[in-house]
Amino acid sequence: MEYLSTLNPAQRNAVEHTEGPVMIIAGPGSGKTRVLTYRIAHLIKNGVQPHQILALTFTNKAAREMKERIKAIVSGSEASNIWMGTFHSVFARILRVEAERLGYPPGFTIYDTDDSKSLIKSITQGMGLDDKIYKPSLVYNRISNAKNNLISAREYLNNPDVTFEDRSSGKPKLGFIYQAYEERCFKSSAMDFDDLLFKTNVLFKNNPDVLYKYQQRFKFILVDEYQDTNYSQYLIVKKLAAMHQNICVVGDDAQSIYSFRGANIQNILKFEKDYPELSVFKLEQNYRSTKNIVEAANSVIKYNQDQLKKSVWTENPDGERIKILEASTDNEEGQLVANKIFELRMQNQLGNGDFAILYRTNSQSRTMEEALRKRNIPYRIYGGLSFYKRKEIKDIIAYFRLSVNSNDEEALKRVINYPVRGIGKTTIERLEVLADEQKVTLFSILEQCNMVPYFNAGTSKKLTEFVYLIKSFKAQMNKLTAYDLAKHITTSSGLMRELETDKTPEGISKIENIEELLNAIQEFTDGIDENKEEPLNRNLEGFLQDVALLTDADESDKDGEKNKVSLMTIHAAKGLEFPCVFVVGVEENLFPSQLSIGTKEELEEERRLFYVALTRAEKHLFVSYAQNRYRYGQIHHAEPSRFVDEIDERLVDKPISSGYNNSNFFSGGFDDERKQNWGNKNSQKPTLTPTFPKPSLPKNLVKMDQAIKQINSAATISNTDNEPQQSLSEGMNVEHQRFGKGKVMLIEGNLSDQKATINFDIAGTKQILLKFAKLRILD
DNA sequence: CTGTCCTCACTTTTT
DNA sequence: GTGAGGACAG
Repeated sequence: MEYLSTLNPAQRNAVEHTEGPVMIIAGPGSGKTRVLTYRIAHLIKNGVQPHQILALTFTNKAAREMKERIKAIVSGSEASNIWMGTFHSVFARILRVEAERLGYPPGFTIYDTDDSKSLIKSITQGMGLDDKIYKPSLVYNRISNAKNNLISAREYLNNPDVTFEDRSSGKPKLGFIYQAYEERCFKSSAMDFDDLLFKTNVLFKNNPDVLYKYQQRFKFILVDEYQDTNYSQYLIVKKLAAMHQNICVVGDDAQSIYSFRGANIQNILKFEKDYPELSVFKLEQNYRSTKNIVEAANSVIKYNQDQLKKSVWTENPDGERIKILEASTDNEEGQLVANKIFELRMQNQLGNGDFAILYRTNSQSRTMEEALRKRNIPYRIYGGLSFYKRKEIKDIIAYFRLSVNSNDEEALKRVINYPVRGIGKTTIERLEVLADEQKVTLFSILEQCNMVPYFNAGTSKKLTEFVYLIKSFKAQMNKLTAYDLAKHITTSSGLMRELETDKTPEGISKIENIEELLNAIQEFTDGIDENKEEPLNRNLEGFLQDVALLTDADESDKDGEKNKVSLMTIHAAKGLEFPCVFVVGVEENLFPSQLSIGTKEELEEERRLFYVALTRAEKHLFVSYAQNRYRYGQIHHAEPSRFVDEIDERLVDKPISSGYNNSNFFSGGFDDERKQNWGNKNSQKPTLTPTFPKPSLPKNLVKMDQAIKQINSAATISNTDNEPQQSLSEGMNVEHQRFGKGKVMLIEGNLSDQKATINFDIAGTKQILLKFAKLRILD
């Protein structure tokens, strides 16, 4: 058991205490994943069969990583027999096996959020409701909320509290929309994300024999990030663990930041109530951050009342104090951050990949990006459109879905006229009416459309052709491999031809994305992907079952992405760590968000979010704010966040501002007001006021300062972007985000339509529209 | 049916 | 300021 010797006493106890209910409270950087993986490995080493272990995570990434790490200790085949995956994927798997019990086919479709919203929209329209009042996203949230709390549509309608709430908010029809939504999903043989958990609960409730089967199977259950579970997940876990009581939950209440998605922090705070025999282990030693960072985070989180007692500490050196950056505007904040990165990279021999910029809202990325671009610092934004959410991918997958499950209405509506086959809105509406009248699916109306006198010969022919197309795909489902069929569908659906006509960079990139998808399918077909347990069926249906629950395409590991500054929301940063972290936009009404200061609970969640942000840093931590910020196109005055003041002042270095705040950067009427606020702020907040004379800036900094001033004034006067491509000329060497290095051969067109022909080393000659291309000039 | 202009709304989002 | 979706004209 040599693997145990690398653990500290608390970690080791948590690993070795395998029987009975266990709660592991794991502070940030305390080796949580290590404990979880070792615990599972330990179980297997002690004779537990891997298939008796159920390990639930929230993300595919977490499951993947854990599996990898377990493989390093036990054998690969053992590791792959563990029931390890996200809540959604594990229960989707079970639901497919037990689908019959719920009246669903095993090949049911999983609707993503877009499908759900589009279905809701079609329902509200059908009911003649105003979709300004019944906004799809609002309705979706409401339904999601109900499902996460295990309230069915029927119960929703019968619940006086809920219906009263809806009536007083002017949306009395919500319950009926929910009901229709439920029916339409069922008719389409589809489940949404929440259904995967909701219906698992229904399955277990209505089928005690099924529950019993899984209770017996899963002798050991582990749940990661338990603080983020919702009621639906809580109940599934509780039911499954009821027989053996070998339930181990791991989490950190201080990092619960997903209540808006239904996560209930009380699940972890009140865990002991369900299991009086509970053993609690606290992992309090932090291996990630310097003492100053750990203590700064502690000093902030202690303002929260609702929390489990623990004290995070570290043996790491003190390190630097936390630095506060004060900027007069959001743009300047970006420049300050970019300069700091530039400076630290030199001084501390850090690479770009060692830096992260964390913000509260996605919209804050823009100013950061601009500043980084100006300084030629490569960066990567996390959390953009994920691969499987891109239109071209969704389109082709809709064809796959429809071929597997022809009841899938959302897929049908997506592709029936894409590529264009002359089946217009009117026709589709008529089809929907017919389907509704006859209480059958859209597809079955299509199948009989040539017999029905509702459509003229032309339309009828088009519809029939479409049906034959899909049916021909269906017929080959079990004859061709996933890859062969996918390739066949992309061409014979006409989708590929459609995309090939588009010669713009976006069009090219779309084709590349389709090719990437086909590669993924090929890998699936060949069984290269080791993460897949028993390759049940390697046909397209099998692939589709996997893909619905994937959100990222693992992009982070690819092509040199590693040496870039990471930009992301704090939510997206959870679980990550970086040597140097900038938490930006730490201002009242932004962080904490204006929308989250209404209640104590909301504010505490914001504070936990700030705690998460601070604890991402290993060595260097910067907190920045701007005194003025553009929001919705208008400049707004901003106060530093209360959270800044909550950091123990002994751990903080006074604000570093750019030193030219008093220049006439602003020449508007509100100059006075701003100065006044400044004065006030300083007198109110002594912690932020320099207590000793400001040291003069080092020489190189002074220069840099002047440089920013120039950039700044240039930007203010002309207000045009200093985009590198403006100075692009023929013969230059450039680097493109996707195509790599190349030489500019020709520039043509003017202004916004300027086009360049670039000869790329690897990708060959491409025509690129400069307004879209992210080109970096190399010389 | 498609393209263009205009209006509107706008935290966070593991699945 | 920005992007998405709706209205309306061609």
